[in-house]
Amino acid sequence: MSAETREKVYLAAADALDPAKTFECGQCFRWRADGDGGYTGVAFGTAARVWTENGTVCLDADGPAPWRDYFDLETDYGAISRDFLGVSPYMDECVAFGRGIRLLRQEKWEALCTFILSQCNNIPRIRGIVERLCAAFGQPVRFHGETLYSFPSAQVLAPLAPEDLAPLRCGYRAPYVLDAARQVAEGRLDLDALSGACCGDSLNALKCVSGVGEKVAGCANLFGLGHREAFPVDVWMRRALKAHFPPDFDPAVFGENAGLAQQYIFYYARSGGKENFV
DNA sequence: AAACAGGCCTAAA
DNA sequence: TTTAGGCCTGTT
Repeated sequence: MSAETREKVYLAAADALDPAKTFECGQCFRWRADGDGGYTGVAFGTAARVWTENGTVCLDADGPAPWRDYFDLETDYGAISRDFLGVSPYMDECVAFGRGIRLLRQEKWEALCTFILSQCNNIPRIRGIVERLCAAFGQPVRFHGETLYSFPSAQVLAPLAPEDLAPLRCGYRAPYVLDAARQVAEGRLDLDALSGACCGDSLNALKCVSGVGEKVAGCANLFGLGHREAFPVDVWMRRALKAHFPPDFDPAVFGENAGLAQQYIFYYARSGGKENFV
């Protein structure tokens, strides 16, 4: 990519966007720390680096892409978070701990596909599988002297057979990914339309994909389709809810941005330590 | 060695 | 409607 199309942009004040928390809170799998306090990744087929300097977060991208939307910078997280306070002392801790997280508006197909691969897996292995998927079937993107890869489209994956995915070592999830790719490529699963539909309808449509249940559909809804009221519950969330919320607790009390509350709870449960669950 | 990992599927009560 | 067992692969 030529220097002419490269853009370095100011993203946000450092207290509004914490790259480390945002990229490592569990919502995405492709951004990696580069050792200099920055993160490098690919979205929209475009490579970028994000770092903090002098109290601001900057982005150096390989070309134009909707980065402000990607980082959800038009949303007032402070205002939303205030609505979560007072639910319980534990919830206050979650909000404080997660301050700086922004829910990325990831590409729809990537979100669906990566969370299919995430099931019953740990994060390092998920990241490995996703990187092998991109290296094998994505487009190469040169960036600062190294070769990165875009996320492969559903159209590229749809014609493949499970054996073609063997190098990924994703096990029994291979046919799940291919079913999803085919449904999307053939237009039977219209992710753009589902993004505009109501959360529940979208959830039910996603669950028609083999290997997509309540949790994976919830993650696709929240992280890819922009359904911010989605509240996916995995084992960590189940533990946190059981330990710190009433048995009949209804996440709907968190309102139309319940998904952010979910992320705060999840991130605190995972990073806050096992001592939360003794 | 055996259990477990950020689920889901199928079969069977 | 809920429950048990199995599933690829990798790590502890």
